[in-house]
Amino acid sequence: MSMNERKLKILQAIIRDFVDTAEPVGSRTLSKKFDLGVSPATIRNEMSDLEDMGFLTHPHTSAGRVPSEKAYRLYVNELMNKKDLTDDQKNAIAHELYDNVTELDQTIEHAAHILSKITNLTAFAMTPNEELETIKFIQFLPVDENTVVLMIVSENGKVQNNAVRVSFEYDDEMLRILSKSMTFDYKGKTISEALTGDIITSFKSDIEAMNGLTSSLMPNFMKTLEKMLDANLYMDGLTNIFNIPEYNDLDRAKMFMELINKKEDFKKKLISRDDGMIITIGTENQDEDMNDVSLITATYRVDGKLVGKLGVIGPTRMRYDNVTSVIDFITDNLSKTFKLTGGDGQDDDEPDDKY
Amino acid sequence: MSMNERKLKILQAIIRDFVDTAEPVGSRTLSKKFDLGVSPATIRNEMSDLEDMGFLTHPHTSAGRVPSEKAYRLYVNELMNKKDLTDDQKNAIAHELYDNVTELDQTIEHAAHILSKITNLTAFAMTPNEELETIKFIQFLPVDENTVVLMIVSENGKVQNNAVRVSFEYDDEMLRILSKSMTFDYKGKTISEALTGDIITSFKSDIEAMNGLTSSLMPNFMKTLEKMLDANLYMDGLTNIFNIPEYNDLDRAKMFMELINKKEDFKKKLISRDDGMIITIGTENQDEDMNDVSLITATYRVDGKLVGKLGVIGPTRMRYDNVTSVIDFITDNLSKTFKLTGGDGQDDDEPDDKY
DNA sequence: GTTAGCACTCGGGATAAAAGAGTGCTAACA
DNA sequence: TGTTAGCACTCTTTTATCCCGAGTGCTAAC
Repeated sequence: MSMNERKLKILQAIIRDFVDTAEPVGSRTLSKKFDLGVSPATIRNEMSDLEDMGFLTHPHTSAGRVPSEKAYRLYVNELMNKKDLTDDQKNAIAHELYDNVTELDQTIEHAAHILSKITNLTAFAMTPNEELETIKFIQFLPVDENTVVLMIVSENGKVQNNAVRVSFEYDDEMLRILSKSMTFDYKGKTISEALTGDIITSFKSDIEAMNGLTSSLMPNFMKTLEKMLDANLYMDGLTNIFNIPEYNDLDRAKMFMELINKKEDFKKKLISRDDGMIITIGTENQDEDMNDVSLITATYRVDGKLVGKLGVIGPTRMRYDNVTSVIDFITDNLSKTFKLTGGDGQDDDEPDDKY
Repeated sequence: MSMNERKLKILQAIIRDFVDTAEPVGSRTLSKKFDLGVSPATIRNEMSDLEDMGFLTHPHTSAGRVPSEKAYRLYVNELMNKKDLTDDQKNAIAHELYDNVTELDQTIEHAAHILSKITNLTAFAMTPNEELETIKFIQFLPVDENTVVLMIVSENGKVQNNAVRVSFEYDDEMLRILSKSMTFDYKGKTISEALTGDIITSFKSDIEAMNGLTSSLMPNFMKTLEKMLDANLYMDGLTNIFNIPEYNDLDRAKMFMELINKKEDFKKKLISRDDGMIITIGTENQDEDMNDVSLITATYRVDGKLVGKLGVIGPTRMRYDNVTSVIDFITDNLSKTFKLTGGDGQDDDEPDDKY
């Protein structure tokens, strides 16, 4: 008993049918719906073999067959052919992606929206991880006698700020010195480097003179760096799960909702995934709470350097071919768009596929 | 047939029981659980009267009675007695509210978290509406030859910024002039005033000289003001609804999820509500999609001036007494905390109930 | 190796009966 | 006259039973 052309064809047909209908598929239905050139009995024999090989399972003796995770894996790796989107679809996506939008964050939010709309799944998109972003300058600005605004600007024009309460009596000159000295120290360093903190402080004597001030500012500086590092995660189509037969069960629907509503946890899961298009099916997911869903993530690039992620989460029974095609198109499109602009998305150059 | 003491007592008992059990309550159960001093038969007669008066309904002839919206309204207005929280509860709340937190936004987020945790409902909290916030200064900072960072700082130390792409060739001096002139024009104005835009520009000649620069900066200035105005809405306990028997029905659960996942719409609904503790029960809610939930909102004050909102959304069958007590405590606590600090929450003075 | 035929399996839907909770009415009681 | 016990009646919920249909697996013939 070994894999052959016919078995593959039958397996493919079973997966296609099951993905469409969510019903276990039997030999007779299969032979009627697909032109396989053999009788139901033959299909039955092959199905039995496929089951022995671990590609199919049986909810109960008198039911049809259901593809196993192993089958989906085979399908994703070998059987599925990604289809190119039609020009209409491409235009619609590009249009919605950039419609009335000038900022990266908003574009990413739109990406999640579109992706969920097209796939009817729960989609997400994350702004770039700024680990490799370099600091351009640091500035402290006076607000009132006990408030200072701390501002960090990155090479890409990303800004993060924080209003800091200080008890130390300061004057504008101190802030200017501090701004200058810290910019000198940190300019060109990545945010990660800045956070690890082994940066040698120059202008020591200047700084020490206002020790009280720096001691209240430094913790906030670190906090602001962390905020800068933090990626935004946008999700859309959270209630799509209710339309999926597998989740007609309240407990499962609840579990799913809890999973995707823990946004911080989910973000961590996404960040820890490898770059490129990654598909994890059911128990292939490390986390137990994702053992009955499939997660697809892909990366887009900003300036060919920083990476953001987007993708979908849904039942293992999903149209992997369609979904991956759409994700491919969107990530390509985003990467092209953010190639020239340095990350704020306010691009005067049209991306290749825009309109 | 008119309302009397005994009817009220019975109605109250019915509401208490139904809120606890979610089951229609019958005369016998009622007389067993509550010491009403009369027999089930008498209770039956009174219940029948209460039904005629519109306070009770009947799912079907042979079922117990269920309180109507009118009953809840009466309960909320007259029958319910807010209980003070125990000191333990108060401490627990205050502790969680300020634990390791220095920023207003985070405190507000914690407030939503706590509120949902205690009430087992979906809770939300919104940062203050900044309409009345006044501008302190405006600053443009150079990033590179075609990027300028625009920063607006409010009197309270709130900061909003935006990286703007400019095609006009500028130098640092221009930005300094522009910053100065705009600060002169806008300082002391509220954000709303700034947005309506009938502010007379001084330094006309200076500005006109760099028309190309200002024309690309002004739209972004407005956009940044709008961003500053926009309140953040935090929600927590979104999946609590699954634990509520009324929502053991997938369609209802889905409707609820859709309602609270449209965050922008929900924010608008919250903003449009009056100040103070507002309870709207079922069809008292204007929106049709909230006709079978109750919404409770309350306001907290920052500096006695700005107001933020928080509250819960859940089934009309909820423990109005407990929920309102907790909300009362949290809003009072927040208002006290933000009285002295000017809104960033980094307060050295302990609020009354802290720890 | 493929296919037709057939007995067998099992879940799901339909139907019926029984159980249970509660009402509403009547008549007796204080 | 208000209160209460008693009881028939109502209606949902639960349980049991049956039957149908889709599908399998095996056997024997092609």
